[in-house]
Amino acid sequence: MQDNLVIVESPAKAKTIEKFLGKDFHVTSSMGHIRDLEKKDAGIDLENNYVPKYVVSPDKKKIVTELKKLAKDAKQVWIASDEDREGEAIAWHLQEVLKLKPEKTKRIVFHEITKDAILKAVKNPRPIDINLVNAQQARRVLDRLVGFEVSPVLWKKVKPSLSAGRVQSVAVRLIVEREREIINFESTSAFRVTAVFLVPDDKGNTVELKAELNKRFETKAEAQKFLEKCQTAEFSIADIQTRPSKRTPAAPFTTSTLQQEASRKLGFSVSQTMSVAQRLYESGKITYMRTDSVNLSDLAINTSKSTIINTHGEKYHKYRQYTTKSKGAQEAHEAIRPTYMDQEEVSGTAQEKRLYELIWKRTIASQMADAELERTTVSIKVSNTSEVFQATGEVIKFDGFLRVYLESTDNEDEGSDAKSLLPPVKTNQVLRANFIEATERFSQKPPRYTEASLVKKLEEQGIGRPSTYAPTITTIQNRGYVVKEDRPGVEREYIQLTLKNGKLSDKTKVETTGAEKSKLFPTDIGMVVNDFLMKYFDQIMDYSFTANVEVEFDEIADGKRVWNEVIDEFYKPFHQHIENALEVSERTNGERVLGDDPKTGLPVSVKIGRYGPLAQLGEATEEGEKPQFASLRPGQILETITLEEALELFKLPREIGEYEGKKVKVNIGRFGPYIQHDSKFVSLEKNVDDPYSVELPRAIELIEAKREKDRNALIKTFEEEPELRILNGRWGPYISYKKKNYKIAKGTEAEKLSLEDCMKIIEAGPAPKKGRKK
DNA sequence: CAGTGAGCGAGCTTCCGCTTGACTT
Repeated sequence: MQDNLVIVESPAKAKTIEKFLGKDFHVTSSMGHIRDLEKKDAGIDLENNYVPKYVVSPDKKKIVTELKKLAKDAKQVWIASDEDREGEAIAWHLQEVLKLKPEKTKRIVFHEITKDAILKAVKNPRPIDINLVNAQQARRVLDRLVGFEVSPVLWKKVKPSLSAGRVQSVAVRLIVEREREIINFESTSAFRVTAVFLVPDDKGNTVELKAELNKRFETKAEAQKFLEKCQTAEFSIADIQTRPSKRTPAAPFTTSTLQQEASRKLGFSVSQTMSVAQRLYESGKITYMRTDSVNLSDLAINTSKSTIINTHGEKYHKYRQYTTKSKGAQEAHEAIRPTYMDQEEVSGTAQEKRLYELIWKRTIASQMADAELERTTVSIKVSNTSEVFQATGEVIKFDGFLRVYLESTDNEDEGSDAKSLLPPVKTNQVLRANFIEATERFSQKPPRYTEASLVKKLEEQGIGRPSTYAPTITTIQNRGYVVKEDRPGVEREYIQLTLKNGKLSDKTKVETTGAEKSKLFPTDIGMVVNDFLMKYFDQIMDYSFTANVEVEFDEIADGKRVWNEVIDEFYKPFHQHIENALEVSERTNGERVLGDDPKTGLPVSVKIGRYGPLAQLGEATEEGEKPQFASLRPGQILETITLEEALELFKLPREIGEYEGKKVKVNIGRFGPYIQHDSKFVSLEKNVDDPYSVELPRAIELIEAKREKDRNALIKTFEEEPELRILNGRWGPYISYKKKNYKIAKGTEAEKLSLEDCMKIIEAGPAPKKGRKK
């Protein structure tokens, strides 16, 4: 048994550090926090100065027992949790729970996992900073008070099991408000004029020079008038301007920027990025993946330097030291970077390789020289008007870091006007226009958030931490406040005027607009909860609430304020708001009355029901009349649905006739439109069949097609056991037996299975039944 | 997998941040 016990937060870190410290040290990990507030009664003594009641978390009991034993046997215990608020609290909890004696306990910290940094830390131990610990206790208690007092108000006034919190509720607010901006957005259009001129190049070939007019026209008439002038105009080069510009590489990755780039470049979800990064970290390939620091260790900077010089040469290298400027950053770690900069690739899954490559490139590029560019702007005069055409071209004089990596942007539309080299032209040169077009362009709605752009926004506001971005986004989706979806666009007509060969033509064209891929949409419940919280808890919903309390937490950490007093100042008025909301607020379900059905005269309304948003036709009366109900379709929301759209919903289910003596019905279910016949369900074909108009012959056709498909899906049956069938499903062959399905191991030839083989598979256990996560 | 929406009431839900598996799809 070694004399020295070192406790860090993560096991992967423990493994690395143990190598640096030699055999007198045993390094182990606490796996993060070991204690938390107890669940019942909020775990806070409200009568007694907000004293927290801590209990060892159930999943940490084993670890704590183990740590206690190790600590008892060691002569010296070194607590090496992170050097930030949470890390200091972990150190303090360890000291308390393990009952460590001060004389044999030392607190050490380091920001990078390098041998020098660790050895230096061991030489400079310090006591636990109780002010920093108290700042964490204030943070923890405040979050518990907000979460556990506001959520029950929602259970009473909106729906059970809902939740509210300092971080999640503001995240939902961002999405709800963006959606309303989009709903209220009024698109305007203007005519953008572009021209393609023909000019000779050095070799005498004719090449194109594309240019855009420096003015847009508001109306078609104005655009037309301009093109008419062009019919007789002469075009010539008025001016050529060249000016140098440069581009600078982006800083190394933090959690948030890694999530954004992996989303833009690799299409990863935020949680996917984190789990792939976790595997890279655990196998020692990258540094820690939950960080808000852009700092690189000297070691990383030096090895990057030699890698760059070896592959690209001296002039591609530039030493850069990055500093973090995001709100609330605590900088306990390095930036996310490869552990070994000379390793350009790693083994692993395709996802691991791609993410690693991204991290490697970003890190290397961050230590490379600026790219030098030259931008040329050519102005083209139109003889009979004052407007001018402009063409811009860009040439890379020195590629610098661009040789390795370029950060992407969230503006996907900008890819179309990529700049390139212009053909050679001279001032006063006369140009021949091949054609000139005036195209109607519409102003763009504000973009919906993606998971990654929401993380970016939260980080900018200092809301949430690297370890919580991914879980927060999962939570607001699990609670049903937000959905991540694709939505088809709608078709829109636009006008295009073309002048070619002296002739003016006028066309109406069609484009698709507003299609969305993997974007975050608020649900009805999300909007109703948001509005409720905004009305009764505006302080919590304020975008600067977190930033405001962070200031107070910092004051606690600096020893200028006492944490319980800070909490008391917050809690007294906050609790009044809770009491007030419970007393004065009405139960809310987002109900909207849309009007009366012109056919029956009955009122039509929409609201959130037990199984989601619904439309209601008529009202329950004392004479026993019952209203008709219909669920809203995906994409429809209470806030924008119209009377006409709601009335459409009551046209289903439709009975369209009989087939083989059984009724045929059409309806829309959870998985889209379907036909019901003889207690069997057949889906209508997407984008082909319309449930409101489909007729019997087509329905029969679909029913027969389904039967044919089912017959083909049958691989094998056994006479002795008619209830057992081997079928071909979406994921390959499987066994169906007494209404349960059983997986067949990969690589098995399903046709050759005997009855005995099948029974063995069945005995081995049913396919895991779909379970509800706790 | 596909419908439903009464009314009563017991017992439960819930936060944010620090960690890793153990799970299912």
